[in-house]
Amino acid sequence: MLDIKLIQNDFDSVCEKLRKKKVSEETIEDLRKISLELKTKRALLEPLQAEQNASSKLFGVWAKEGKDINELKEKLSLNKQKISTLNSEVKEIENALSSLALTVPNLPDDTVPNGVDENDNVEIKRVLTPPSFDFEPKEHWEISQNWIDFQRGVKLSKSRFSVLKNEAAKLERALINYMLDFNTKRGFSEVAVPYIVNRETLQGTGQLPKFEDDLFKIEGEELFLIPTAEVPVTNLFRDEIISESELPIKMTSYTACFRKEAGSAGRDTRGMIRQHQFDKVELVCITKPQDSDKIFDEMVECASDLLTSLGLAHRHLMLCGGDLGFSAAKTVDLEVWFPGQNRYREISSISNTRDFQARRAKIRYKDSKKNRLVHTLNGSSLAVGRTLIAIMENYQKKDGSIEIPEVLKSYM
RNA sequence: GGACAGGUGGGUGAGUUGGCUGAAACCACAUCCCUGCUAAGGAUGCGUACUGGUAACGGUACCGAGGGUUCGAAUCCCUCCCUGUCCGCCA
Repeated sequence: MLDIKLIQNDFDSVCEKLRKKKVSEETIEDLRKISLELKTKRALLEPLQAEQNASSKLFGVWAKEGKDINELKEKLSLNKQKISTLNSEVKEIENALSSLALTVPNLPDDTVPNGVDENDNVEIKRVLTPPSFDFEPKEHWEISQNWIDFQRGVKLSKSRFSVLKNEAAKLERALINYMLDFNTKRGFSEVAVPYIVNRETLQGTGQLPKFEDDLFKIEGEELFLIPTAEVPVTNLFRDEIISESELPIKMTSYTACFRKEAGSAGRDTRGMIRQHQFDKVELVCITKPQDSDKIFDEMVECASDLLTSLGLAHRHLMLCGGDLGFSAAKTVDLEVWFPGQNRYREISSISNTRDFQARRAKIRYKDSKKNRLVHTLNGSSLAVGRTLIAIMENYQKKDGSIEIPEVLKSYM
């Protein structure tokens, strides 16, 4: 959620920044108008309440002293009516304000490049050179090793579900353990969290109220399957005031993730790139505002080094404003080389949301004087399924066999 | 799922014949004083959000959430959520 005061005081610069994210000026103007209206209404209401409080006290005193209270009572009853009317108006405006405010995305950092979609993202650097093959490398679904069973995944559930078998199932498990160990050595402590969460939790990180269609909902309950570990892990500290000495909090968590992929009809229907259920090892950090840039770099480095340790060529992309997610102020994507597809594909996305989620989720820390909003960051390190198929494609041999990367052998 | 008991500030925890309690006490924390060595003692301050004011200092709301009764509710009533204990069920 944006800081309403910022909208009131610095309207033009907020509009300017949100233009990068394709948000219209009218929306911000509405926000500003409603917030001002609320202020005015409250200014009307509060003196009445003050008077009511004072007179009610007097009422008690007079009654005790045996004075005549009939006139006072009449006055108070009348005032009560006025308060009640005004109060419901105020509540209405409050609701309008918060439901609008919750749908406005975060402001992009000044360093975020302009652009409309993924084509305008800016490549920062490449790490490792893609392998060369003396044969035509296959796509992962063409490598017949009896590793991935797409048909039976569909039979059990529906399209975009699959089953891992034999070495693949083992490799998936090895990757999860390897990634968690790798991240732990970098100072991220491991947490295991629920895969089913409530509305407040999803609102805290920004998935709700706007993106309910992307989530799997549990029928008959106000509960949802998590689309990423970012949701439960960040919300661990929702409605909490953290003491300054505990920061930064650096966590890593393995979870399954569930997404409806509602907006992705027809995209990546082949293979395991885009599934309704996938495994991911996530990094989440809670920091003081002044530390979040440094921690962001650490997270990018962690995920990138993890890929390097697996021998996977990849590149760093700075997302442009138009491709930035709802909650993110800045995002770096890591794309890994897929020889079969002959292109780089996203395997990790690291974002600094600054105080956007912290304001929604009321995550604060106590610095010696005041309570301040923290900064929250999240990033994949890494998407496990995509890492698995990246290994398949990059480590395939002419005879169709797949080599296991050196660092994983002890995990198999 | 059933029965009973509860949900108060960063924490523990008073306050339930409605008014003088936004909330005692203790702990934690901050500043200062004393003392001087692996510690202790004393003083003061200290809930959150919004809002008026240059400031001093005020106002409003908040005692799990939402409604209700009342001139007035942490205190009474209703609904929901959560926690504990016992029972039932079960990896």
